[in-house]
Amino acid sequence: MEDAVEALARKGPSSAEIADWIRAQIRSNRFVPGQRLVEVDIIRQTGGSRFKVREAYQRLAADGLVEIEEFRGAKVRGASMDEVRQLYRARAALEGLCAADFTERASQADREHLQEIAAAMEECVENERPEEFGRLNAEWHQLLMRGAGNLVIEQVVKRLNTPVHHLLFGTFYRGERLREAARDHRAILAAIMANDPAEAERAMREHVENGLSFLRELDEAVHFHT
Amino acid sequence: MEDAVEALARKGPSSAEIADWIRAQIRSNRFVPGQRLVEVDIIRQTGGSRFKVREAYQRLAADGLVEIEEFRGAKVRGASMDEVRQLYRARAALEGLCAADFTERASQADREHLQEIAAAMEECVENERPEEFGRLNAEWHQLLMRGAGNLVIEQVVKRLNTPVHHLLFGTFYRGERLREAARDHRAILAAIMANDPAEAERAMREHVENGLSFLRELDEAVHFHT
DNA sequence: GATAACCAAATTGTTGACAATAATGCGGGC
DNA sequence: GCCCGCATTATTGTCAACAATTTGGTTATC
Repeated sequence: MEDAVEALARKGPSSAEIADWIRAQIRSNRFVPGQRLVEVDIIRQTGGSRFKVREAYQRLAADGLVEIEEFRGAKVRGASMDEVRQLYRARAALEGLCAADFTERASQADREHLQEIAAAMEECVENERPEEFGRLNAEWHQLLMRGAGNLVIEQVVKRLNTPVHHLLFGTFYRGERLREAARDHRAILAAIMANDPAEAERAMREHVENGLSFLRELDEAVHFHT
Repeated sequence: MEDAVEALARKGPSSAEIADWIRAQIRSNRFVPGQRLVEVDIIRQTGGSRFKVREAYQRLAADGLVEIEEFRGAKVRGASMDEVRQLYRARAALEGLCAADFTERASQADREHLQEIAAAMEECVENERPEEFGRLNAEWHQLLMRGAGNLVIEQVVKRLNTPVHHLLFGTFYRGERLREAARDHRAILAAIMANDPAEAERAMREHVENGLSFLRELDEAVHFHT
């Protein structure tokens, strides 16, 4: 929000800023799958020109977040459960590899930092603070990919996550799931500290697969797919 | 080229067609890394309007193929050797997983098709037809990902490959490299037919890593990075 | 001869108006 | 009462003109 206000103050948001704004709306569930993004509305709400809004649409379309149809504009794309499965499978492979690479390549500072964040997350479990847990979790996974020396994977994973981000924030991190995730993290961390790349990879894959299983259970309760 | 002509006949190319045209230029090395994409030139060569050209730029920028700078337009982005390494590492993880999933999930028809393409590639090695080998190779890898039931990975890999595509077409598939690649494919195929997902994954990873090693050797001869 | 200020050309950013198409509401006929 | 066709409205697609900025060269000055 800060960025948007600041941008408005100086001249008007750039197409990238508009795209980010729309992303934020989707994440916070204010734009739901299937909803049409009417250009005039976006212009009113962001203060950007029509040209910039349409540039933003193109970027979002390339990211797979919206669909553009001729003469029908852009609408928010929803992910089916099968797509979520494919997506988590990809994440498992990529983050698994990063866990292995981290074990072999990461600096001592990164290793310690990883431990610190994990410790903070354990506290969140005890004190029942799911929103902070979610924030730290994102930071933890990011540090792992960066420490593995692979920015490309980091960006790919970021993109992969966007379509299901709102699910995570809404219902993912609460109750028993926190404890499970923390347990998984302990296993991954132990393998890394023991300099066992293969085991780190295996544990990370299991961790991501567990996340998918949890989403599946959620899906059976509430049907969020379009 | 057919598409472009056809499009011109009816009205003018869409932004997606312009983007594809630029992609083709980059792949065929007619546009090289660092080169500026002047809007007027693109308009002249494609027949598209300025608006569509700029929409195309946004898509390409989201794909990481071009960089857009304020008041300086779009220019072709080049990949450093380290980025190529990260990229191949990601491919190794993703395609490795697909090899395992293919082993467990693919239909009998897909398995047979995979064998057919591999056989055709072997012939290309014998008869020294590198360009057809390259085409079949792309088809082979694509079939493997699709048969694994993962379109998401297929699209991610397609995007990952684009920045180094022109390298592959220019110098990659020739001479000894063809024989190596064919040998790798045999190993992967054998594991799949033996219903050994773990070995299929391992062999596929090795195959991709071999590709990276070959690119490294190439890099030491000619410095293509910007 | 080198350097800095400046001007002109080239290029991109922005806006508004107009055309083409889809969505909507209305009225008539059955 | 319901459905089909038509007109109206809303929305997107396209383009051309204008503004802002960079770039390259030129000239004056030291």
